[in-house]
Amino acid sequence: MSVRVRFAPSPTGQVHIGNIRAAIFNWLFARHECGKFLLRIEDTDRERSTPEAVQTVLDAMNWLGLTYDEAPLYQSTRLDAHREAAETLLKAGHAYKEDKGGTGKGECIIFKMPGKDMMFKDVIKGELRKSAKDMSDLVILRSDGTPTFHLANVLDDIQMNITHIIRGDDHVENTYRHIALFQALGATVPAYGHLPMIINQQGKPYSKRDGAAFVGEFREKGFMAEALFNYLTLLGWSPGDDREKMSKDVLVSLFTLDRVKSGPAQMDIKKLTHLNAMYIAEMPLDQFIQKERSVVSRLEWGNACGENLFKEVCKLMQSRAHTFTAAEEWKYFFVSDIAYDEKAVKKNLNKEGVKQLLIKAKERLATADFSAKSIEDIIRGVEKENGMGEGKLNQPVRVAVTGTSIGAGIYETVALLGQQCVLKRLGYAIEHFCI
RNA sequence: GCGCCCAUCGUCUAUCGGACAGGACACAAGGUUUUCAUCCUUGGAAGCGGGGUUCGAUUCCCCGUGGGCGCGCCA
Repeated sequence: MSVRVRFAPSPTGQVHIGNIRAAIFNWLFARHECGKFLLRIEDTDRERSTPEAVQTVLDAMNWLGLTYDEAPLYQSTRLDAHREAAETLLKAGHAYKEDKGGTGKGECIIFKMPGKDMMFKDVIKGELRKSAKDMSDLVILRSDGTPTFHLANVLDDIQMNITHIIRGDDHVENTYRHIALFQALGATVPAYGHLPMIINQQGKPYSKRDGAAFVGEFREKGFMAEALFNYLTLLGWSPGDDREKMSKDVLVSLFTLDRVKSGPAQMDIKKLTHLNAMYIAEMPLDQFIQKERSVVSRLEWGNACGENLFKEVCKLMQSRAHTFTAAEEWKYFFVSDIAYDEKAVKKNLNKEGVKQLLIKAKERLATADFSAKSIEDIIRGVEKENGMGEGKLNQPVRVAVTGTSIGAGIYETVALLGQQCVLKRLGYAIEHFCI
């Protein structure tokens, strides 16, 4: 039978990075095996499972290109089937009713574990076993008539003809129960594979405290879907050689479950960022422009960016952008009111002799044609005439016209800023910062 | 506490018992005739400890230690 796997998120309004990684591994496995990747929305918690929360899941999947093959199954539509199954198990003697007391909620239906030692072969972790004494019976239908996770999950997997269940390591212990349920229900037991957890620097499950923990946050922080996808793939898996940056197609062709590790893996934002920078550097310019446009449009100065200038700035900055949020630093290209970095000013402008040179440069720039080439020539000339080392005037000019000591090539930057702007800023710097 | 699992540079990882344990991120130094970034060169950096098995162990086995996960009328 051909492979059928599923991603079964419970819509809570956010999609955790660990969950989406499970989705990615399932997707990769399905595509590699030419099988089906299905989606099941476990929306039985009516409080949290709002249409918006469901949409968040769909958006995250869509963003990452996690295409699914059949209409999603909404678990909430299966309530009757779940109840029926609980009754069936009860009649067949696989379950019993009991009031577990305590809070006195009434009778619930409890599944009887087989009472035998169990073993299953995990596709990732190998043979796993557990003795009968360590497995207790489990509630499958609450006293209020609603099914528990275990019942619903197993039943829906049967309904969907799932052949392989690839999920987080935190489900390993549930597997024995689920297998027993499959068997009691007379269904074929699927293959299981448990993915290592993603942990933080403290070795704890990766959470909000550790920076971005949800798919939406990575997106907002300027990460590319392709980079995040690629990076997540490397957490707990490798192709077996030194390849790291891989396209989806390559990933699909290389991905196998037997190469997945079983120990937890620590998230490394720096490495993700590095990968992201490579992806950004390679993307087509017009796509980059579009991305940056949307980043900048959220800023108060963002809509002041003219089409052409914005394009040129993107061209200049693409290779040095690590994330899309880099555009937030481009303000000085688009507004007249710029911020000055105090340290940079002190180091480059507030020094003996700089004033005369900037005055001279300003004079010549006033009559230049403002190509990068002639700007360079002018600055070179001023340096030379004053016995200054080649390039030594670059930083003072940069700080004077951009307010910061870092940026793209200074001649290109000056050219893009335009004559009027540059003369004005030079004048201001000479007045206010030079001695 | 009980059960299950895991264990290679700081981090992610490679290694089908056999060469100097390789790569990437990060870090450090230098270079790419302007900063930042890119790129290049170089460097430091690992088999948790103890027993076995073997001619030979990072690799196989056992014990210890460390870490993760689980032990709900949550999912």
